[in-house]
Amino acid sequence: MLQKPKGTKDLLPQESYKWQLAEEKIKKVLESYNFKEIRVPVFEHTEVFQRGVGETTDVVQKEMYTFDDKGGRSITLRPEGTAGVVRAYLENGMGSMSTPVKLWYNMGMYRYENVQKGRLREFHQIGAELIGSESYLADVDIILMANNIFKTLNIPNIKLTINSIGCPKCRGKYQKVLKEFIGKNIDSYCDTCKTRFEKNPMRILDCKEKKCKELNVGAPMMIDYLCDECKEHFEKVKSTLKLCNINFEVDSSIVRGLDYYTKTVFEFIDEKSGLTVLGGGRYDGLVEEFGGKPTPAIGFATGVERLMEMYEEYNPNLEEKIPDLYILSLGEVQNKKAIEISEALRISEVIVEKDICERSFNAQMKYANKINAKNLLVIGETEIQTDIAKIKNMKTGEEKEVKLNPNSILEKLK
RNA sequence: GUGGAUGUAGCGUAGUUGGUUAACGCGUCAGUUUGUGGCACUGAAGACCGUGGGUUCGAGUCCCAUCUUCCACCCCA
Repeated sequence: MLQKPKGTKDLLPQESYKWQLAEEKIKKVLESYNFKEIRVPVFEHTEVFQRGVGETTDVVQKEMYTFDDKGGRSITLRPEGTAGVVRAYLENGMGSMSTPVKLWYNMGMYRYENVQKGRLREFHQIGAELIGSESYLADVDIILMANNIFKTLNIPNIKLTINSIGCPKCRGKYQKVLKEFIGKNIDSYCDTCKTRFEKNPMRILDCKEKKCKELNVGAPMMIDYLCDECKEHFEKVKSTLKLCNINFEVDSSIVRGLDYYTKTVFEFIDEKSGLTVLGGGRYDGLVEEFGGKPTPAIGFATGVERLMEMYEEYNPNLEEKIPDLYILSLGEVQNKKAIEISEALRISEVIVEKDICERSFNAQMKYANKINAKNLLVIGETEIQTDIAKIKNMKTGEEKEVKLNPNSILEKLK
């Protein structure tokens, strides 16, 4: 038996309609902030992610699906959305659009990770990128928009945590202090941390190794070394969120696993599972890193699979679309009439089912019942002769007479 | 990458200390029922027991390997 690759999932009809409902709601939230959808390639040149996400990150170091194509180019399946979107922003000259540029996406992502619940190798993220505003107001808007996703999906028990990891200016100063602190015991740290020490010492604070954690106690915190500008920015974000009645916690340990982040970073965490359902932050240096002019930006991404798990839990009575009409017909002439009528009704966006198995009267009745058809129309010899038929409401059993033509039927279906 | 558990029709399960033809429920299809469904009854189809080796006269059952799924570490969305 052929099997799907590890860490992938088939989304079956009994599941996909729920996704559609949630995606439609989320889309409405994003559109209400006038974000526009963007779709970018599933694969990019490997460099896009190496430079965008960062060489020292776990995502780049050990989780990317990278291969050489037949032309000898190094290609990588996108492990996240922001790098590709920023690449597209630059490549298509979107910098000349009216600022800020507001984009959203819903795309599959690929990471070679160990599989667990809420952690797949192919998973989906809905994300938003706001490019071109350095104001704290952009941070607030992005967080409010993210928050509205949980509201519109009726998902409770979500904790918002925020932090500021500063800009290159204050980070440089901080890293010096941090390296002094860590440098004293660098020999006792784990091997990964030793390699992080030169390239990205801040990630050492993120290490979950027991011995590293112990050594990290009392380490200087970024938040205490923010430059005046970053500090003011962060204060304004916090006070404005309070003004908007958004509950949050400052968690100075949030570093985020992707190197491009600056200043404000945030996570929405499901309190039940402890999983991060939505994460984001500012990335003021990324556009420039990709060869554009210095452009501030902020965004977030939410894991659709994780979101859906909660959406289904808190919205147990989601309804699937059911057929408006089943046309029961027996005999060749009648079957042809059924085709004529069903085709006409379908153009009017009526969901119509009819017999396509040449089943018996009874079998067709049972089928109509099983698929939950709202109404039933029987076309037999009598109906063809008199040109009059009955529409039966399957729920109430009530029957109405109709002329055997699409308009008359459409009228009665309303 | 490390450690632990798991795998029997589409789904959920049973299968005794190894012993004939692998059982049940749901679902599917057909019939009872050529003119109105849900219920009921009858019947049918559907599994080389995850895969590959091994032990044995004999393996769903024991051993090894491998894969999958789940859990923890790690990482993240």
